[in-house]
Amino acid sequence: MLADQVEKKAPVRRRKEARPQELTTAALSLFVEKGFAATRLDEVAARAGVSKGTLYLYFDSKEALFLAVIREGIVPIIEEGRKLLVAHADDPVRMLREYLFGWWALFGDTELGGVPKLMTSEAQNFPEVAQYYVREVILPGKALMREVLDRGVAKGVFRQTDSELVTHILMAPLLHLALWRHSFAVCCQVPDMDPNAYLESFFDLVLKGLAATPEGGK
Amino acid sequence: MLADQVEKKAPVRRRKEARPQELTTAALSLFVEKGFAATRLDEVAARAGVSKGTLYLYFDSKEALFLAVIREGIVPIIEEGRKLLVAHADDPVRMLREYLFGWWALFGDTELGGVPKLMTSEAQNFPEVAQYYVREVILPGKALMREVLDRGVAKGVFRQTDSELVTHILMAPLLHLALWRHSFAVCCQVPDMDPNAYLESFFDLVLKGLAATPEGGK
DNA sequence: GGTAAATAACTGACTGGTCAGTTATTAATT
DNA sequence: AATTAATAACTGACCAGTCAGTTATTTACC
Repeated sequence: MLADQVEKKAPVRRRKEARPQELTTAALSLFVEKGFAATRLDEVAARAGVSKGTLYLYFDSKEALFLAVIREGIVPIIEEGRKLLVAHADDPVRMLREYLFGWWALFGDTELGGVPKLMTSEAQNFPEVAQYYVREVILPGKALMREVLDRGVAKGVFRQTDSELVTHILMAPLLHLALWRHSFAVCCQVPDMDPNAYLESFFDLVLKGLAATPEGGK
Repeated sequence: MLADQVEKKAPVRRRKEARPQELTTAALSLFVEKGFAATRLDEVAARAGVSKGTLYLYFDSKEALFLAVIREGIVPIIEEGRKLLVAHADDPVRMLREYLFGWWALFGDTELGGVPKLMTSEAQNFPEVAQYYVREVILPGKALMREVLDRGVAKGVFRQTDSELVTHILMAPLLHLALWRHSFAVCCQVPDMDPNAYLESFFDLVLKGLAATPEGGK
């Protein structure tokens, strides 16, 4: 007769523990790709292999999912970055280099690299998520950069600058690289830019720009 | 006997010529503020003082309105910027300074300053608009920056660099300033950043970073 | 100059489709 | 059998785009 042992469709797996991360992972890539507003929750659920109803078992609303994407995805990275940096605490130039290239390797060159675009786009529409992001991601990231600068000044390697402004300025080319890759680079046939060469040029420029004047000393 | 000279309600003004610009102006500020997807055409029309039906007399679709916003708003600025720069063609340092501060005054510190955020957010959803933007705005803007750099190298004021990469890097802090102002600065109580001081710091950093080595000469 | 016909600008109610969020039901697990 | 996970059909609000009808302005004619 009909082969009963052949399953018509895959049995529904129940995995309460794994679901939230599966859903935030799916949501992250869709949010980054299409923007928050243009992403449908049906699609997020489908990509995670469940139905939309299931999504609502784990998240109260689309905005709650958004917040979870940021929280689960990024916040852990910050701590990881800090650990990498303190390994070179004695050498500010090396530290700066590690910051730039580590940021790219650990964050920019990842699925997470789309988050700056996402957050910039939606900050005004979702102030609470934006505030969380500023508090948990932007401010710690800037504080870390500031530490690099201060350490360099203390060692007489970098000249004195307004570190509040300079941290902002130094983050900009990193963010720009990530934004570019997730916007114009995708849809326009632009002469592609090698991230490594970009970062080398940037590092070179900044190093000379920050260098303590050789003759003047500290 | 009733006072005829008193108009009960404002008569509908019919101004075929002025409408498109009224509509693109209204659309620009709403797109920048809320994003393209979250902006309703009813609202755009209302802000321009007409009904939605009228909007469709002038633009075929929401996307066509988007394209018009970019075209009418930005493209004229580019030419204006170029004119300002050639006035200092003999002095590359001055030229660089004018580029940075002119960019801010003419573009960043304007309603148009929200366009980079808008375009970055929507580039993937509207590739045709993005391509237009790259062709008419980004590439000319970069070419202009490149001219500044090349002139500086020719005069022995700047050292030789990979100008393709460096133009990108130098645009980043400008764009970052504009993006910041239209995203996190609005919704999070962040310690506000003085654009002028930011640009001065940036100019100072770049100038030292690009300077031809004093002893080595050109 | 006054009136009527023609045209151009504008309106707002309507439609069809979309999608966040809900719920009644089914399936798996204990 | 009871409980929990998951589903799929459903609802209602929303909104881009349409169009039949209205109002202002111009043109034609007396």
